[in-house]
Formats: sequence, structure tokens, C-alpha cells
Amino acid sequence: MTAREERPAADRAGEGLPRYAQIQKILEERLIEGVYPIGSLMPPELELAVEFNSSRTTIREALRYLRERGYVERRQGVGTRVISATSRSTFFQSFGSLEELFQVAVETYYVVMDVKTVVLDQETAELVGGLAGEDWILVNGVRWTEPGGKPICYIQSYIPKRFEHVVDQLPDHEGPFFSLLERHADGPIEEAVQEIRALPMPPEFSRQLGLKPGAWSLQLLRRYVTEGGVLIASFNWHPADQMAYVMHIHRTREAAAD
Amino acid sequence: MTAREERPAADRAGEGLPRYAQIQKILEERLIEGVYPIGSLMPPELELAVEFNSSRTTIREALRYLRERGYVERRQGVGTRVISATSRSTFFQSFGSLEELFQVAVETYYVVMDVKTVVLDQETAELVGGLAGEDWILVNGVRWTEPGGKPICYIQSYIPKRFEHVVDQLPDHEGPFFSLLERHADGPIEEAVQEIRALPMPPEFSRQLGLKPGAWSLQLLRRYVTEGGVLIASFNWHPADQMAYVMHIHRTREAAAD
DNA sequence: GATGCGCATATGTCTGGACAAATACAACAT
DNA sequence: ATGTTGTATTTGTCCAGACATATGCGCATC
Repeated sequence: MTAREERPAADRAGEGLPRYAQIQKILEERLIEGVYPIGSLMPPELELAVEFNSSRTTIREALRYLRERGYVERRQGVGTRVISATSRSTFFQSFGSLEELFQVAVETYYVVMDVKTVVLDQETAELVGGLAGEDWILVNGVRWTEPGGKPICYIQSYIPKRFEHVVDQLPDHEGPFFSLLERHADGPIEEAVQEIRALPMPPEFSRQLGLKPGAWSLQLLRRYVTEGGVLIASFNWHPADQMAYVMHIHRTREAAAD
Repeated sequence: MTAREERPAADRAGEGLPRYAQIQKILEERLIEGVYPIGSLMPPELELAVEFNSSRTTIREALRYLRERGYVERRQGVGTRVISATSRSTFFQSFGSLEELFQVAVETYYVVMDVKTVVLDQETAELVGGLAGEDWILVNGVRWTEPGGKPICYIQSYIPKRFEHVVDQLPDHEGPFFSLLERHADGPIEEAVQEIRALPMPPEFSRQLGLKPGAWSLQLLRRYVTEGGVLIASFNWHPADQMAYVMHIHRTREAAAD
């Protein structure tokens, strides 16, 4: 191991790249080639600093890039774990907002039917992201094309009990519930999960929507998750013959992932 | 200006946030409120370091966040210029491949049932992206969990006639049809469209899948589009009680939206 | 007025260092 | 076998400092 030379200020010897960029390229190639297998831990920062004859800060900059590209996750006390051998994203679907994502028509009209506290059974708990036996608030409502127009879907919204002081505001709230709840949460929505199923439309919902008995439904279940847990989980029951869920997926340029 | 106190190691006094996060919140609010107008330069790093009684590194971390969120651009020799008063945060769902996107299980087993040329009627033409009256090749098949296992779904694939010289290879092809067809196309797949519906399972498909009469389906229609037009459009008919389509959507940092 | 030079300024890169926080694991007690 | 404690390890936060690079501006010269 050669002795450390004098300070290599902004070392751009090779390809004119900063040192951290050179290191990140080398490490990226190693990840792609499987030198560091998926699931394994990469060498610690200090070891890499020795290998590349650089400061820990320079190594951290390179590893930051790898994390941003989705190759690794980094955890204090654990190390840098390889989670992928490929760079993130050749196709992506991007949305400016969750409303756009979930194709919530802005100009529709939502009416709260009733609000009650329920105890989650096992199956519902699994779907909404709570625990069986917990109290949650259930808000039932119908979304309409416009006041006095046609019903679009029946909506069951499950909200954790800790937001019961917010629930009074829901009927008068303009916009989706999750945006109101997010303001009272202990952090922003980090993830949304949507599940789509074909299910028989429950008879009581059929009646509300003016459907014949035996009708079916495209059911959309959406969970909005903050660091503190599920913010709200809603089941949208759309009449099967009135709903198609459409997704457009575009190929990225490389820039999109950077 | 008070003297610098002893080292405030990982100062999380207020909300338990690291110092750089507290600073970035303050700066973000100033940006939103227009304290730093769009087009203007924010105070230099060293000035902010004095104001917040922090090191330049801590300030840089906060400014990095603002850059990632799209509020500012930073240029050596110039400074930190405000380019937006709103965050560029978006949600996105990204995929390494179209297989992953469409949740095609890699280890399933696909059997071609028959291949024929059909003339598109108006409705089918609209769905597959062709014209009524056109000749297209229809490949019918069933996807199985494994040879001799359980049927997963019935698949109708519509392929433009210009690929009829490729169709012979489809039964023996490992992997999704679109990847084989893409190789014979005049350009890469630029976009994929997926539509999801709840529909009655056609009786002939019910029989193939071992379902009772009157069964329903979660139907997934996928179109793969190149510059030269639709490459292939497939209808996947999943038994309703055996399929949920699940999407996980994450909040980006600046990277994916760029 | 146009061009070039020198200097000041501001961010970019990199070093070394210190302490905090989170995790993993071994040893020990029950 | 299970739980607790202590220690080692690793990343996260933050500091101070130094030099490089890019930009902007003022001034001198043609």
C-alpha cells in the first residue's frame, strides 16, 4: 500500500472526472458484474477509502450515487447492502400528484353517507394495513358525476382512530381525503399502494348505485402510507361495465433516472 | 453574533431532526414565501453558515436538498439561483423492465392453443389499436403455473399481419411475445398501455380454465407500441377470484422527475 | 466600443477528524 | 431456551480547513 501522496486537489487526472465519479463508475461496474452479489454487504466505507486511497467523504459521495441509482441501500450500523445489479428504471410512469395517479376525476361530487367506528376483522385488517381488533373509522360515501347526476362508485374509507378529530372536516373537504389527513399526519405520504380486483358488487352498494342484483365491480383499494403508518385506505367499488383503469407507460431516457 | 459553542454533535434539539434538515425546512419556507424571489440569488453558503451558526458542509447538505427538489440551481462562481417557488416532488412508479411492469411471472408456462388470421371488427380494432376490416393474427393460449399444474389465465394476442413471418417462432419462444416481436420491429417499444376491466369470463375460456359457468374475470389488455404502430395487443383473462393487480407508488426525490 | 487581464467571489472537490446513532453479535445471567 | 448487557462495527451528522474551478466585474489598452 503506497503512502498517501500530497493532497490530490480535485483529482481529474484520467477522464477529467472528479475522483468520486471515477470511484462510483468502478463500483457500479462491480455491482453489474456481480462482484458484490445481491443481498450481500459491500465493503465498509473505511475499507473502500483505503482501497481507493481517498477520504471517507469521497467514498460516501460515490456510494450516495449508487444509492440514488437503486443499486444499494445503506443502513447505519449494518453497512451498504446490494439490492439490485441493475440501475433503476428503464420504464417509468410519472405523475404530478396522487389524484392524477389514481385518475380521480376532479369535477365529480362526493357525498358522505355515514361515519362510524368499526372493529377490524382479520381480512379487512390485512387489506387496509391495520391490526385485527383495532378500532378504525369507516366513512361510507358515493361519488357522483355532479349533484343530481349519476353515481360513479361507492367508496368505503378506513381511517385510523387517531385521526378522529379530523373526521368532522371530511364531509366539507374539497379534494381527496388523503390530502386533508396528510396535513394532520406526522410526515408526508411516502408510498401509495393500489390493488385492483374484479369482485361481486355488494348488494347494499348495488342499491345505492342503482344497479341490478348480481352486478359486478372493478374494486380499487388504495392505501396511503406515511412513516407513522397507514393514513387512509379506501375501497372504490366501480360498476364493472362503467370502468376501465388505464395506464400509459413510457420509456425513459437515461436522464430521467439521474 | 454569539461565539460558536462547543461542538453540537448531531444537533437534534428541536423536532429531533438533524441540523441540516432543520435548515432546509427554514430555507424551503423562505422560498415558498418568496423571501428569495425567483430569479434572484440566495445568500452565499458562507453567509448562511454564519446565519445558522453551522459549518459550510451542513449548509451544503440543506442546499443540496433544495436543488433536488427543484427550487434552485447552483453554479460554481455564480451562486444559488432561485428557479421555482414550488417543490418538484412527484410520485412515480418505475420498473426495470416491461415484464416487471406487467407482473408477468417468469416461471410460468405458456401453451399456444391455436393461431389464426382474423378480420378485426370495430370494437376489437379500437381495443387493439388497429383498423376495422384489417387482417391480424390471433394467437390463443393458456398460461399455467407449470406443466401439468393449474391454469392461470387465458390469453388472446393480436399481432399485425406484417409479423406473420415471426409467428412460427412464438410457440417456442421463451419469454413474452413482445420481446421477440420487438427484435423484428422497426424500432424499440416506446410506450405500453394497460387497461384493466372487470368482465364476465367468456364461456369457452371458462372451460379452458376449469371455471364454473357465469364466472367473472379481471381482464388486462396490454398494447405495446413502437414508432411503426402497435406491435402486439394481448387480452389476459384472469379468473376474478385468483387475481389482484397491485401497484406500489413511491414519492420521488428530484431524480426521477428529471 | 471591443477585448483582455487581474482580482474577488462563490460553488465544487477533497482531506482529516470527532462524536452520535443504529445494528450485530458474543457473553453472561436467569 | 430466553433475555439482558456490553462491545465492536458501520453509517450518519457535523466540524474545520484547503485548494480548484467557474463566473462576474472593474479596469486598462487598443
